[in-house]
Amino acid sequence: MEIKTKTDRQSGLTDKVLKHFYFNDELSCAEVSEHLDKSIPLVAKSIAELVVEGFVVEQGYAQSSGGRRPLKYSIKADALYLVAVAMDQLSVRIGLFDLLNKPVVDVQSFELKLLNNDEALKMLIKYINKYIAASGIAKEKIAGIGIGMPGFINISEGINYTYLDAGGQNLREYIGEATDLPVFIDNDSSLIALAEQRFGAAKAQKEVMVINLGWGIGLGMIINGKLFRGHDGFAGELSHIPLSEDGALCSCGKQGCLEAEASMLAVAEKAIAGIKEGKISSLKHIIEDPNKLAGDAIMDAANNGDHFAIDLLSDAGYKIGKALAILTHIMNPQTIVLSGRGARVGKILLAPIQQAMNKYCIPRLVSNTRLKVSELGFDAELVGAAVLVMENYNKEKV
Amino acid sequence: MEIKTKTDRQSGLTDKVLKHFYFNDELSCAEVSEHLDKSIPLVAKSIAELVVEGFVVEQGYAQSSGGRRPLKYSIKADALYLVAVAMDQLSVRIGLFDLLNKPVVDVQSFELKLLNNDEALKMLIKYINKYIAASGIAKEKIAGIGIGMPGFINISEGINYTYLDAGGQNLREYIGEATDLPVFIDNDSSLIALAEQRFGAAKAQKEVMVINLGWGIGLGMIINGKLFRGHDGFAGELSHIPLSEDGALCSCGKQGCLEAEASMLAVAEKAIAGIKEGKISSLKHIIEDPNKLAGDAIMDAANNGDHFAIDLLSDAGYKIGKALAILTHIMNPQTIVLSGRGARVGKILLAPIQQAMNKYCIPRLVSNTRLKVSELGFDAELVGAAVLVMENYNKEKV
DNA sequence: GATACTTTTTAAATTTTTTTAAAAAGTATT
DNA sequence: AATACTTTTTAAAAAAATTTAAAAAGTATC
Repeated sequence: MEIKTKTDRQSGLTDKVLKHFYFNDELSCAEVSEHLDKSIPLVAKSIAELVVEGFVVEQGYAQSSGGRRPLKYSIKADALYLVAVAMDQLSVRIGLFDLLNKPVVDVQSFELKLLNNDEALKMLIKYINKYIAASGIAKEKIAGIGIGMPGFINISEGINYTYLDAGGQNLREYIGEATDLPVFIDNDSSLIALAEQRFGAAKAQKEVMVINLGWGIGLGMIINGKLFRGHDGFAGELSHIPLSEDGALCSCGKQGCLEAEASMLAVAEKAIAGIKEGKISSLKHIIEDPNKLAGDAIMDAANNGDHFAIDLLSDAGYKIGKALAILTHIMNPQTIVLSGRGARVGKILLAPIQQAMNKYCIPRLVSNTRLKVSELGFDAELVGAAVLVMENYNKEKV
Repeated sequence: MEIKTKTDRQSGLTDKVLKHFYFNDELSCAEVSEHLDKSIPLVAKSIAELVVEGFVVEQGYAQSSGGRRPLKYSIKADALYLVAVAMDQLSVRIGLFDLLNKPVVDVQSFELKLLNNDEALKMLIKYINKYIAASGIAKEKIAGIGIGMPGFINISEGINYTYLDAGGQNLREYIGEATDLPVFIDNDSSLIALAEQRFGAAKAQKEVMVINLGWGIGLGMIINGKLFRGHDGFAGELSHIPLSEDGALCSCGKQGCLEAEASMLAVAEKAIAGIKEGKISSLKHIIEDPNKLAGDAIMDAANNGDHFAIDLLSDAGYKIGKALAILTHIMNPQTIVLSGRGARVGKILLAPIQQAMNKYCIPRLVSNTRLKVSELGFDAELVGAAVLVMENYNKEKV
């Protein structure tokens, strides 16, 4: 039998109000009531509670719109702190943010190879614990740890099927016990989408597709205003759809995958091959570098006008555009956001992507879909990890 | 300002209970309370009201599962009637169903070409009015008319951008005024999906993709248990995604669309071309027939073992499978249902579709997705249209 | 510059919903 | 066969949420 205690029920709305203040700026009681579709007396009570407990502060009276001036409230930045962890195949970034998503301590980066690395999980936990300890922030003030990571992740089971094996144990709980804080994990691309829909280029929109341009190509989907993960948590596998019959062999074993043709890693490989063939470019030095740095070097070069780099990215963009045409046909999103590591060459990618979409999409569909470059850029995954913590936060249940 | 009247609020739950009985078989008060997550006294009141008003009837006591025997209730079949209209590009079917979705009057078919036919809307209304009048059912007992139709449809605006122009007026309201009944319209493939998720092969499932195999190839999407239509109502345009670089020219102006390669119309054209080239087949006579009949003839022949027909369908199936591989990568559905007119050759299509999905899908994704053939078959769109009426029905607001 | 009409907030009254308690009608077990 | 424990339903009590009314503090307009 399910037992709901008194506080359970009451705190439901208060938590929602708290989160509403986290996701929004200054708000009056009337506005919150309107947004949450709850009566004013009820919302007023919750806000009063939050003010007493120090989560929310009065911000004074705002302009009247024809009546009594509304008393505005906003979230109290230092009421809680959020630990955000953003991983990719090769590295980890850790940050600690306040409730305005401002970094309290500098974000730190560590090398951490996930593939075939039995030590990865142990190292990850060590880095996180060290970082939190060094920050000087008391654990009681930390709402939790949000972690974005690559791989096939089952949220409800708390398992990453691809990386970071915790011996079959619930990965989320495992890290939670090792850090003594509430932990929430999700796929990196999903968190990037969450960030863009909450604080980025697609704020408050309901149907949003976010492309995570990185060493691979990920997709985070927002459907009906919420993260969509599919029946088993594997939705958004855009990078392995069959795009062409031939083409480069992909790490997944198939041919013609988008990832094998247009990811930063694929672009880097093409750059190295091209230079070896004698292409003129400021990129000559990258031959010696490992692929990761090569990717960054290509993006730098392209932003500095290097023709060869721009050509390579345009090529990749066109292929991405073809995939986005398919995605648009199926999902009819309001906005597609180019985000992640590659967002900083978003402007260069935009034109070839749009061109491909124009060619491969039914006119009615392209004309309704807005293509945008992220402003959050490389920070998106960290922001998304912070958002994840806050979305799951429970005031009473600490 | 939004004003909620007393009856508005109270009837909210009662309507939900009524719909729950429509979508389910026999239920006890305790079960409804559980499903709807509302307290038993509240549900009991609603059920009592529905019994008094003749929407629901007691069905006696069921077996006890260890306590007092539950008093079961069920929907009263003749409490209301639903008019369902299923259209495709060339014809209209009209049916009248009771609340058990049993036909009360025979379903009738009419020829009705939608493309470039200014008279289509007028004819449609005439057919509907005639059918209802002939049925002998009083309009007060009819909950409404549900209409499934091809084309780009905006539900909220009530407009079909492709067919049945009502002079820019709200098509839904226009037909409503002309028939003097509540009217609800939706895309044919969406209604087929609705039918499969409510009464068909994917009953009560949350992530379902339904393929509408007909003269074209449509897709109806169920996401999180509800019909998904995309931001502008155009989601599910699977049939025009770029599948191959070359291939037949599609009516949409592009090349390599699934529809131009694998729809029944495309198969029929290939059959005619093949027979002209001298292929041996029981299909020889179809050369003289218009394409629509040819499509039916091919399906009949295939079901009777005709090798040429089976080869043609297998070819089409393989291409459909490739598209479903893409769809599965993006959506990670629990079930894909092959439905619509072509469902009766579903068994023949199943193998090549599965084969293509195995080839083009990441193993983890295919192995989690169940591929099924509809049992509703050609009736799916009619059932979906009836469901649409019931989903929108308001007891008080007639 | 008073009057009429806003919007926001607070307080009181009502309504709605849920919880608790009790009754009815079973099953399982000693 | 009697006792203990179920589940379902009905009735009464308690709690929660909304509506209504009123107060506070504005804007617009004649």
